[in-house]
Amino acid sequence: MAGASLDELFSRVLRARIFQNREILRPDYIPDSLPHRERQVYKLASVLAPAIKGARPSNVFIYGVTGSGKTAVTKYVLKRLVEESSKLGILVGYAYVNCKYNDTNYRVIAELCDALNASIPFTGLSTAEAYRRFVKALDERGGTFFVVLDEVDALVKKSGDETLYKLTRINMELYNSRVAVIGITNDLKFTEYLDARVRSSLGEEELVFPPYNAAELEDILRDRASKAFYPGVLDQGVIPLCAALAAKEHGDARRALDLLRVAGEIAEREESNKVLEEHVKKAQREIERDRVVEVLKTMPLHSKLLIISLHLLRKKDINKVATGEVYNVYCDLSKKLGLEPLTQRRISDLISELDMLGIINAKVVSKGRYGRTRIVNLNVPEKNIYDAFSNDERLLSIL
DNA sequence: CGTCCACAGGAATGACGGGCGG
DNA sequence: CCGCCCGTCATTCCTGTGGACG
Repeated sequence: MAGASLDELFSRVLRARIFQNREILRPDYIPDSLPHRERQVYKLASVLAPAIKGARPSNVFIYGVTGSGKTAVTKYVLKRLVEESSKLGILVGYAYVNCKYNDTNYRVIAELCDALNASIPFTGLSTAEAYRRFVKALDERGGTFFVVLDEVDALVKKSGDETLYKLTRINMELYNSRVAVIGITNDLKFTEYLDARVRSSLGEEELVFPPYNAAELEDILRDRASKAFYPGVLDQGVIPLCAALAAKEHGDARRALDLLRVAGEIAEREESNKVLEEHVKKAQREIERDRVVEVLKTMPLHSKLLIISLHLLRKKDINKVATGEVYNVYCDLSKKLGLEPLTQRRISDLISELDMLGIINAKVVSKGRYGRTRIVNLNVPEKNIYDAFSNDERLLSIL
């Protein structure tokens, strides 16, 4: 019986001819061509090109909303540059650090050392010592080295611009090698946070990536889909729908590609031989759900309690709550679980964090002489909260 | 027009756990 | 192994503030 159903399963999988190569739709895939980014590719390449002569290129600052191709263009140009220079026997390398996940000075430097195969422990050293080792490793290696700091605004907002400052002056400490910094940010007002010296040296060259519009997203999707899917499996409305949905999300190409890929996966699961518009709609719900549940699951306990507090308030039809009210509910919950509540100051920070993650909306509002507070409301469907917390009995007991 | 609420959010400081050099 | 220094999380104390009310 089981054997028969497995046979059936395997033959179904074999018959399902949706994806030719789904890797092409993954967000970290670097395509051979970047439609509608020719100008940016050319500009960036011309700024970085001196590296193939062994000269130090200018530092570059790249602006653009998420999914506007900043990372793809940067990696693409660097990849080509490294290939070209190795043909010429010139040493060019780069380190790519996403500062959203490495948002302390120490972790950034640790990542940079990693890229040079000079690994350092993830804690225990002073930042100054970590930096010293990085400089040493660099100079022993020689050549030109690009430091790509993606989402660099996250680093500066959390930990200041000290590392950035050091990196822009690092060439004075190097004898055999050169460093150029490529800063990437989606925050257009970001430079306001920077020290003037850092601003001017990092901004030697600036590059702006406008968001894609729906038509451009369609081109990108068609380009990739032609290699990712078998011919004819996409219903004609699928690509325009993905493009339109992503265009609403400030023209996010990553979102568009995710939608297309997940829609394909859903079609495959449902054993459909075509990807239909309804699969795209399902994909959109699934992507959002997965993202939220994943974030909720990995949150620290007190942030979870905060979410549950907001959830309980919402159940009572109270959607827009001031910080003080949430805090009261949260304190009750903590005590019910026998936990010492965190202070309001700390909760204030947690609220900011959750806001940045998009789990809640928090907006500073002045209610005149009735004070100034943040109005918070929860952004997560009830079902997702249960999904995320269902493996913790303590949390379930208060839900 | 000044007051004053209810917090926001900065600064200083402490507790904790981890790696380092000796 | 020990004492030391570090990053991180959390607390304490603090100053700042938009705008309705009087």
